Amino acid sequence: MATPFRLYNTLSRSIEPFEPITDGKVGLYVCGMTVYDDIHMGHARAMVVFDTFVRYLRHRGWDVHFVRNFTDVDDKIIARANEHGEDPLVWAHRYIDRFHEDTDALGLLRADDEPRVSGCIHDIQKLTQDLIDRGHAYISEGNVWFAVKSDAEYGKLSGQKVDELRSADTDAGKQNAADFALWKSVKPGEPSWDSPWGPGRPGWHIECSAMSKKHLGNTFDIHGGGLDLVFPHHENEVAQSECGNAAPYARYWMHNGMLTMDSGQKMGKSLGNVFNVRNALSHFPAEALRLYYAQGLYRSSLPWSDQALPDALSMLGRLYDAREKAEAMGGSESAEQVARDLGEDAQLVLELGRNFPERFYDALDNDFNTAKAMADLLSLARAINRFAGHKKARKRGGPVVAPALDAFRLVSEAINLMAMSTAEFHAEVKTKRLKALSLSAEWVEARLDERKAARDAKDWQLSDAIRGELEQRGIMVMDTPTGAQWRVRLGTASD
RNA sequence: GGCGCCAUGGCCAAGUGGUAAGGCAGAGGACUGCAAAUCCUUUAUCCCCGGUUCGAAUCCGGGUGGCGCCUCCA
Repeated sequence: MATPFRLYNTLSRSIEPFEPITDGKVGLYVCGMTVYDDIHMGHARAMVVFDTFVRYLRHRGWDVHFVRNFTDVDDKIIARANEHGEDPLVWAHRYIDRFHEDTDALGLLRADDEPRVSGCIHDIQKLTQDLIDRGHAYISEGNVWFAVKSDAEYGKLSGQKVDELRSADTDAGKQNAADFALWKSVKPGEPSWDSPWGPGRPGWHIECSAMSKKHLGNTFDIHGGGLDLVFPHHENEVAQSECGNAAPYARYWMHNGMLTMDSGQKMGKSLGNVFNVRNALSHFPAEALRLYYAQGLYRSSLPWSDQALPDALSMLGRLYDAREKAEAMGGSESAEQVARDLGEDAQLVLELGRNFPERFYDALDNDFNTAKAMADLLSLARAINRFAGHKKARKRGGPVVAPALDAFRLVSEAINLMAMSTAEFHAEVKTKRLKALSLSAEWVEARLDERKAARDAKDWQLSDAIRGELEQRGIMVMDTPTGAQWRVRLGTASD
């Protein structure tokens, strides 16, 4: 059954209890991508945050209707396509396909509806006409403008006042510099559709108002998107929808923070500091990316650096290693019996495991605090590792770590992390990290065979030299009772 | 100029009234042929000033600094 949760609402600038319009249901609209290039780590944050959020709500019993749009008609798409002598819609749709390739590889769910501007022209025109009819929009030279001054509530989301804005563009035909286009008359080389106001194409903001209305109705529960969209995009959406529909728009506004560079500035194409998801995924498992995002609060800025993914991967490795140790433990006594016999480390892992669900739900129900949830999971991993150091843990510890293993399953089901088998995880890491280091598994194995021969001859000098060479190349060698194991170093610098 | 967010140990970071989670890095120790991994120990009174309170990192006021938005932006 759906349980209550609390959410920061940009409208009130405070955390509020979530109250659905319809019991047990959540209508969620998230602003998607303008598709003219591959997505970068900053875009991926928004996608991962809302994917994780949707998964969690569903895990908690909510019936979520998740809508995320594609902007496939836009100035930048047109400019980029024209540069390459291609049709703008063809160009955009190729990048929608690439978006799906990337987000599928990231392990993200598809939205329930993924409307495109080009498929919603009729809905956009209908809303535009409603705005004209209600006196909130005017026609000028084939353009239709939203009249900001006609909306007394304009600015309520962002706190902006129309007269205090830095002088915007003074397009001929606009009554107020802050008025924005609902419909733009056609220009040469641009896609266009017929309309009551002449051929043209939609303005940027109207699409989201029209698409959310189409799939979720006039009033719906949660509207999401990047923090950089609050003004003007979301402000304008509120104005259009509430004026055009004469009904409230989204009840909760949920904004994710930006990825920032060393300078504190956000990752963005104009700054030339973007890192593509495609690159990241060729060298790191998708879960490492998702853990990187989950480490922080969704609405805070998150620092990006070359070390971000190596760090996240080594953290992920710690979690998988701990889980593997727990899985290897046997025994069939009662947990209480084992905990009594094996001491406080056993008590601790039992207790943390049993408490985990409550702590996990508390963290995520309180404005989706994944950072807290991840910290608790790491604490549990440490408790497992500590307990695993006991001689009798492997033979008798199973009952004591069972709740911890349940905790890992819970995380996997609720937010899709720790969702692989240990073998799958290590296989993926090996493949991707070897590729990043330009090494082959065969080469590593051959070196290890040589080292084994040296070790058998107790030629420690040669043995260590071989290991040293491997380490220099980023391969860690671990001597165990059953022979040497190897792994690609997780925490190495960028590639 | 306007609007908004933020300021916690070397770095990242959770914490929203009762004396500071977690990660990375560093130092010491256990383990190891030596290592790696792992574990243990170790590093903070929370930007500054004032106020409220028995008590504040947490609330209020002022200051300083950073960032986002006001043009496209996840």
